Amino acid sequence: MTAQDLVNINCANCQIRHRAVCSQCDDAELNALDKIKYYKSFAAGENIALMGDEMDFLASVVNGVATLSQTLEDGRTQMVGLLLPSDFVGRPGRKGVIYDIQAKTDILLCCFRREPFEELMVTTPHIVQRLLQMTLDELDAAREWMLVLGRKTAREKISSFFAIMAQRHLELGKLSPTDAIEFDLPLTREGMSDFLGLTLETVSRQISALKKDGVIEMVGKRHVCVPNLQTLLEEAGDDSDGGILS
Amino acid sequence: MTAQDLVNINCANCQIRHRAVCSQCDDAELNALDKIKYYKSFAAGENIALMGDEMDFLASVVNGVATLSQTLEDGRTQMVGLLLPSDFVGRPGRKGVIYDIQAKTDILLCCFRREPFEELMVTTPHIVQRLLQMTLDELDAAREWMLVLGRKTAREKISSFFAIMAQRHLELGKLSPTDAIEFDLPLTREGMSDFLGLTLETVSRQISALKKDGVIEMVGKRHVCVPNLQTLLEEAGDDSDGGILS
DNA sequence: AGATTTCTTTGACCTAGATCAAACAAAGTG
DNA sequence: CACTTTGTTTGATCTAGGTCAAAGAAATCT
Repeated sequence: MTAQDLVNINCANCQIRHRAVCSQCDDAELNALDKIKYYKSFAAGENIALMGDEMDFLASVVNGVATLSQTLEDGRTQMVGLLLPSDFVGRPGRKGVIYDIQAKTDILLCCFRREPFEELMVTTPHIVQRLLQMTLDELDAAREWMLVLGRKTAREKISSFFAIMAQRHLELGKLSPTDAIEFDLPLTREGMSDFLGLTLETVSRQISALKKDGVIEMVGKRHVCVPNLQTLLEEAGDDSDGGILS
Repeated sequence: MTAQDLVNINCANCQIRHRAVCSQCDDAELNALDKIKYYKSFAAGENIALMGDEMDFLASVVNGVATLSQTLEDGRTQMVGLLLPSDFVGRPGRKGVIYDIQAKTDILLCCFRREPFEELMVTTPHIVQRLLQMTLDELDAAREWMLVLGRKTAREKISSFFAIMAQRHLELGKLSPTDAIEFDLPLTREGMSDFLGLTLETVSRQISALKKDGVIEMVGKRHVCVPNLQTLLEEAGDDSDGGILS
């Protein structure tokens, strides 16, 4: 993301225009949003906000990946959200941040100043309506994840995570579900362990096992190839149409 | 809940009026809601809806307790929501039910016919705004629960559950946080195990242990007394102000 | 009241995943 | 290029919580 790239961004050619919080807005509403927005980028590993901070903006993820996580006093941490492009960051009506929000890759946010955004929410039903839809989707995703955390085995957890990544990738690209799917993991082994409620050693071992069993192929440490999505979904335990992650 | 009780219910004397989806509505809006609503009760153990069903109403829990849960093919089940009085049931914009919804006690719902309710959502910002707040609260609660499921020990899980019950009870009654708190468990040991991602044997053992250590006292199998909330919160691992359950 | 069903407790044992440890690989850094 | 630093893999061992089993308690039914 160079300075030149930043200049070239606008709502008309925005990649997330049709999925983000602004997706139901008409031109006038988009214009109002445009007046209160600014772009801000964070480097991989940088904290966007920490628990207890006050955040004076709300935002859409334009590109890149960030995570929400919670940590107990003794250091045990659990990731509770994975923010991908078009996802919304921050809670309207509450400045205080109650999760750690960290960029996992370089990330670009389309930020809205909090005060005027919250005023727009009162006057612009399209924004509240879209935000409600998105929040309901996130709630479904969180509940799907509760099943993974509470009841699935380590192998099923890893498979579920890969399945979600694969399906996310399917949605964006225009592949048929029968093709092999390839994508890069946005998280390290430790990141995945925090997401899945496992240790990083168990994550590593289960990835090795899935690789040995031909469920996945790895190119380097981060690039995954799923030759058969159906097989992966069966390993994940949800025979149905798989995880609904935001 | 007798027939006579049902007759005596109306918005003016409704117990959940100030917390439910209608809490921000003015008289006119309340009137519009009143036209499309009806009361419906379910007996303890009865299914309100099952995964795959179509639900043609949305509702508020007036009193009683219900649960949302998901089940894998082999029978492992995970509870993903606990519906208490004032909580909202059903998803606007989607008829298809994706969780099993079961009454755990006798329960009374204030039901809104889906079609007209969804129309009201378009014309009545107060409803959408309140629904958004409630959904954001539920999302926070779900994320808090992800930490419990992913990273806490069995003892901490049980303590967390009791802490949430105790705090729910504190909110409704007008006790000071230093008093002993008493309440009835709305779930069986198996219900708690489904909520916490444990087996019912482990739930039973940990309750016995907490009892032996004086963290809680039990009167019968269902009535719990917490002599010192602070102690319980420390056992739960969240030193802070504890769980945020819906 | 006796009988059946449902729920709970406790014990004995086992295993999936955690913990501890070491080696390796890749990516920056001076 | 040698040297940290960061991330990954694999092995050896341990343990929290699961599984299997049986006996009590309560509640519901006849």
